[in-house]
Order: sequence, then structure tokens, then C-alpha cells
Amino acid sequence: MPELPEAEVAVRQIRARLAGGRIATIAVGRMDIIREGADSLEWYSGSVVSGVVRYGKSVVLECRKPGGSRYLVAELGMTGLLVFPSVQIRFPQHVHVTLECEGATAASLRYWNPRRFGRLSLLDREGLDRYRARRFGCDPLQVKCEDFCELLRSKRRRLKALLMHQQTIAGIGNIYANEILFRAKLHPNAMASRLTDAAATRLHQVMQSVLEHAIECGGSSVKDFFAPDGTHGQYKQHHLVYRKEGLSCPNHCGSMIRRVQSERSSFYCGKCQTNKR
DNA sequence: AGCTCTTCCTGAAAGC
DNA sequence: TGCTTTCAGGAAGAGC
Repeated sequence: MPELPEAEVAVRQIRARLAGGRIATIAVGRMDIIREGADSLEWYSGSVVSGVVRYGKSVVLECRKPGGSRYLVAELGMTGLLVFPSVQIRFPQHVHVTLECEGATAASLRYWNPRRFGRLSLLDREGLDRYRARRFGCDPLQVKCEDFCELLRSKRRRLKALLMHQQTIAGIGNIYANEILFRAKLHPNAMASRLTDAAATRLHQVMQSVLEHAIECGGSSVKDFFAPDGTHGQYKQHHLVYRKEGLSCPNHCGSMIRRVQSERSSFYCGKCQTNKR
């Protein structure tokens, strides 16, 4: 469930507390949580956290030693969290990795993930570049309007599926795809390549403003999501359609929010959200 | 190329 | 009440 805004909030908090700190130990409870690079685990002890960045929904720690840098990529999946030690968590048996730090504001960082739909990868620079190229498309907050419009024109794909396709646009999941499309007044099943220029431009603007607003709000806390410091994001209060099936449309159009279960649940107003304009 | 289906996994919710 | 079954849901891979 952590999507781009939640990952961004986590990145900012982790950067503020861990950057410049030294990893004393890295403890892995179950090795199958490491997708790649398990044999380099030892290397991380003694390295300094020199940077914390986000790729799509993933959190990346850059770790530096005199000899060079390696990276720790945390995919959070649906239920994954990165948590500071001050925070009580409900099922501590699902803490799979713990970084003990020195010289940082936070003494440790824990990777908690009960369903284990996410993994960690331990990569060198080359591995990171490969990983990134293979899995992540453009960043929705960075992509220029004209490039985004060109992307839409080139894809014969349903809008919602495209927004959520990480190799094309990295970071948007089901919650934000639904919220963005409602605000852009576009139908989830509209064909990307058939949008008018006006609609594509509007989608780009709405996508960025929704994600930026959500980051300002600390993300959406649905289910058990919270930030590394334990705070709950407030963007849920701004959700207009996600999990609002049966409620009347916030535009007061007289219609009702529908839920259609195809791959992921789509929530939308059949009257306000059109196919092209 | 792009869609659907399956698998992964466990807590919560629904069913009996 | 309490046990059993179903169900989410992000991403990857297979098959069409």
C-alpha cells in the first residue's frame, strides 16, 4: 500500500535521521527477504549512509565506504514499513531486517513486512542501474508535460492500468490512480492514446498536484501504514473516491461512486469521468 | 503490445 | 462463541 507519497515521506524522515550515520550492524531475520546480493550483506557493516532517495515506491539507502558505494533497495510491497526504534509495532515477529546505527539521530531502522510482498536488494552501482532500468519508468513528479503527453499517445492501454504500470510511470498505485483520474475527470478505462491534448495536459497537472498534496499531508494512512516516526498521514481525509463506493459523487452530479473489480478495484463516477476530454 | 490469470503471504473479515 | 474459509492486493511471470 505505500505508494509514491508514502515512500517519499519515509525517504525524507530517514534522510533527516540516518544520513551521515554509520551502520554498525545489519541483522537479517530471514534470508529469503533478500532478493539480490545476499552475499554482500557483511559489506554494509561499517559503511556510512551517504544518501537516501526514492525510486518509484522504493526507498534506496546509499552506503559508502572508502573503497566505494553500495545500495540497499527496500521495496515495501503492500504491507512493508520502515520504522524507527521509538515506534511500537504490532507484530514484531515480522521485523525482517534491522540496521543498527551510530552517529545518527535514530539508533536503528527496522524493515517490517508481514505479508512479505516486498523484498530487499543489496546492489552495487551497476546492479542498481540495471535494477532501475528494468523496473522503473519515469517519475511522475519529474516528468515534463510534453514527455508525459507523448507517453500517453504512444500507449494503447487503459489509463488506469498505464498509470499503475511501474515500468512506464513509477510510483502510482491503486489509491492515487483512482484519486487522480477522478479529479482529472477521466474514466479509468479510457484509452491513453486517444486522449485529447487538453485531457493529457490536465492529467499531468492533476497527477503532480495530487501527489504533492499527499506528500504535504504525510501520505495516506489506510490499513496499518505509518511513517518511520510513527505518524499517520492525513491525505486519507482528502480521498474522494477510493473506498467510497455507494456514496454520492463529491461533484454533486447526482450519481454515485461505483466500484468495479477487475484487476484492482476501480472507484469512479460514471457520470463525471469521461473517455476523452 | 497489452490483457488476464496465477503465485506469493498473512491478518482481517465474513461465513457457518 | 469459535473455528474455517475467503479475500485483499503490488509485482512478476506465463500464456494468449
